[in-house]
Amino acid sequence: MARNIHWDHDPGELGELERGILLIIWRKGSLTAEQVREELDRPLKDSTIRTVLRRLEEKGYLSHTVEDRTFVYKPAESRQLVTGRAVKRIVDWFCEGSVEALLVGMVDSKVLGRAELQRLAERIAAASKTAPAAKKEAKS
Amino acid sequence: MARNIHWDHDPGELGELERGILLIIWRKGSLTAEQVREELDRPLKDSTIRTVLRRLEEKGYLSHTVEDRTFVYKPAESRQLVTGRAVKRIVDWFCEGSVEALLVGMVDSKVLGRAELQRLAERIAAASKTAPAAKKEAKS
DNA sequence: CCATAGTGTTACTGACTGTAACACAGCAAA
DNA sequence: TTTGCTGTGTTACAGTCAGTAACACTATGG
Repeated sequence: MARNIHWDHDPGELGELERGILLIIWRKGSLTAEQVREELDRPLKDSTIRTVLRRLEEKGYLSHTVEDRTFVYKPAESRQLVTGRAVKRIVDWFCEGSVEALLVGMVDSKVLGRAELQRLAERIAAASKTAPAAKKEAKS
Repeated sequence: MARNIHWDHDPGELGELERGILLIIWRKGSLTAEQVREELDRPLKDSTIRTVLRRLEEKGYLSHTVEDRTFVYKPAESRQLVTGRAVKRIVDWFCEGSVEALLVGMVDSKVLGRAELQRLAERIAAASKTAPAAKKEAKS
């Protein structure tokens, strides 16, 4: 039964190649399968690329438009959003919802250095006043 | 070839059940297979639990000691550490290393609420001055 | 010596990913 | 019109992993 008992949109479970291609698309904005192919270092068959692109679209990460008979893929969701959700999943999983615990973990495991925390604090502070008025969240 | 071309310790790839059991262990401190079994809501065979426990140990999340002929499992790594690494992986993957991008993402995707940001800012600030040059230790 | 509790080993299934072949369709050139 | 290139749709296969568990083996207490 693998991991997905019956989810419909579980973010964060991407394979190596899928991730790579997704990153390329995010970086370049929008590309055709061929362009992605060129962008890759590894020599992969055209159909391989297209399969992955299709799967990424199925998973909701990409969307495509037909430009002159050719599929042009572009991100369906921003990198930030996806990343955020991925982290959220982690938080839900391991911290059982506590973002604080997450931060502690990040410090413990050296993901965040002191300096970065500092800058972070500033940014966060800035963000807090830039757009006040929160509606939910408030656990501890 | 699946996702792991040839990693040896890729954190963060746990299944649903594995995660659940790991959380239980983290919560309770240390348990035997039987105790884990009781802790679970689902009716799983004893061997199932043990298999998962063994796999978790193989993956480095747990360690066990033999207490009176019975295996007693306990965390090999703190929840925080594991969480941190998991996040790091996300950061590396999607943000290509930029923690800032991560934070932006977290805000964008509402992982972090305004209020939490606020408190977070304080805590971070506190942490930064509480332990300015430490290399480890500095939680809450 | 036997039952009980716990371990070690082995296995099957389904899902997911990497990777690709092959067949089909439209458009441009010959 | 026929040919061929280019791009799409479909299908598939192998490897890995997680979920789930049966079964065989071994001490230990009685």
